[in-house]
Amino acid sequence: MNTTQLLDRLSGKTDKLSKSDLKVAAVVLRDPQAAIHQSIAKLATEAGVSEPTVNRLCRKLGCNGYPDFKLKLAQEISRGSHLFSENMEASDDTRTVINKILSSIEQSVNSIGQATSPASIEEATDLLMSSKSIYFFGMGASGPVALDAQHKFARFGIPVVAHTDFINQRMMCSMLTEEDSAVFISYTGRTKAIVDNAELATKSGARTIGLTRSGTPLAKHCRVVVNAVTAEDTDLFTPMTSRIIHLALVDILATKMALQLGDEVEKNIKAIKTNLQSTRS
Amino acid sequence: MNTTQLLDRLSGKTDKLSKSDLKVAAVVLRDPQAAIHQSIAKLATEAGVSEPTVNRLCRKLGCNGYPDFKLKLAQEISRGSHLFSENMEASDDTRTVINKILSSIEQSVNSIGQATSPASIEEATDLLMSSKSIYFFGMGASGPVALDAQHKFARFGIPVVAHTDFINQRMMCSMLTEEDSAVFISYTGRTKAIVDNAELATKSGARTIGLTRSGTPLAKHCRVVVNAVTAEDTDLFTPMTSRIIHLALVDILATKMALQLGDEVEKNIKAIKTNLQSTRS
DNA sequence: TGAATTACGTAAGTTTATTACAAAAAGGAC
DNA sequence: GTCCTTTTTGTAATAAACTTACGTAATTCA
Repeated sequence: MNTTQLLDRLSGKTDKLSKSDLKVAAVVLRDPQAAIHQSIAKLATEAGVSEPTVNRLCRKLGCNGYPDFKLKLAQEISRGSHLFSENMEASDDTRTVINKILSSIEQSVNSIGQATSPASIEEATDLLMSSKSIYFFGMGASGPVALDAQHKFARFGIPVVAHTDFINQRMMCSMLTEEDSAVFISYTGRTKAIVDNAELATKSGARTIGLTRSGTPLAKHCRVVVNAVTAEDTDLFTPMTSRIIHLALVDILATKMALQLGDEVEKNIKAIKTNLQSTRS
Repeated sequence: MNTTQLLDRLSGKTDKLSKSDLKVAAVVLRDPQAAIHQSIAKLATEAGVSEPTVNRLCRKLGCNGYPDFKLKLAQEISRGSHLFSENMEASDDTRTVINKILSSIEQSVNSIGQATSPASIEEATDLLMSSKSIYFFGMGASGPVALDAQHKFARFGIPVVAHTDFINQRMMCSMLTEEDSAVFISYTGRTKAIVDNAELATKSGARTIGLTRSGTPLAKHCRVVVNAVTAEDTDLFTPMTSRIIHLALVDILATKMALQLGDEVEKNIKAIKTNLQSTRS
């Protein structure tokens, strides 16, 4: 799902726009806010072209007609991402860098909202809740995510461990039982080491859950897959959004679980909070 | 700028909505995303009312007809500030839980956009870039953040280490020099252990940077403070958004640094990428 | 119970967007 | 340059969507 396009593409850099298309684009770009409140007729007149020309441009840009174009444009403007999800440039000032990063995060967060199926979350939490113990496995950028998950799930009173070390992971995977859950975290879903470990865990009978893009090798070796997709795939910035997405998914799982466990958890949390007070200055 | 109206008002709390209005509202609220792609006819049918009823509701809500309503709704949805920052309830279904979490993330991300001063980012990156080595310190929920930062900054060719262990942190802090940067990560800014370590590091002459709420004890002991604030402060969910914010700030720092370092970094990244290929299946 | 008010739907009317087709312009080949 | 092909653009007809006007049903309050 491409999240940022219209205003960029209207500039004509990525698409081959005809003379008339550019006339329309110029009008829209001059005041996008105004454009979304205009009818196709007004816009066409203002740009000095015919209505079908405007309509054709909309379709060329991937929209389903003019109203759809207005809708998408409105969204793009409101989320402030007209700022871009083009890439960073060395000339960007700090404020711009901040905005670009934050808006790319927002976009990814938004997109998993749509990509995540409630069913998969439910399946995953069902497995986790009834487990004797839970293991999180992640390597590289996903290592910290696994550790974060460990920290988060620790409050539930079920034994939780995260492993980021290949050998340790392997050891654990071969020892898992039908009552253990193993969560494998990987953005690419293609890291051999983690795929092999997931396969091993599944063979051991464990309840394997993949936090990864569905359709990848890792996904194939997991009982349940929680789909983690991002739009962007830039050299420099790929790992950024992927972690945030993984964390968000972990949050969702943990929250769902907390809600289902109910009172028990709250008691744990209160106890933890009380004991943490003394560590504060 | 009032950012959230339509969806709130549709709930009927602020406005007096008629029976039919509520039927329409229910349909829209159930899936706003779908609503904006529907014609007034479909929506009316689905809600079991007539088209003018829908139209009248739109006007009642301050819109200039149905298309205008769709437009405004689309903007509201895309900026993510819809859906509640109310708390979770045990009765929430999975879709609702997902939405609540994601929107609370979006809100926090949005708010640091405003709270973060470009100046502080620049000061911090200036310190980091000219450092002989960089240390990240975090405990508890901030531990994984520190590790993540380590992973991220490793690409810059400067020695980077993260420590999550109190004793190890203390050791390092007492050994730091004027040419080393030490980044302390803490949401509360009041965890004694980390505050003490920051104090120690500053005494050692190190370039101390705090990723924490400004005004806290930790902030006082750091040369540069990158302000990390969140709005919410719920028992159950505090740690969630704070980590995301910390990560976002780390991303910003890393990106800013990458941009300033330029070619060098790209070379490193290419090399890393190439070498990672062989680990993929 | 009855009058007044509000809510609602039907149907007609108007605006808006789309499609089909034809004319014009641009680009190539000879 | 001329002819042919391809692309671009506009005109006109059509269809879809939205709005308005009006009349009926429901509700409220006396």
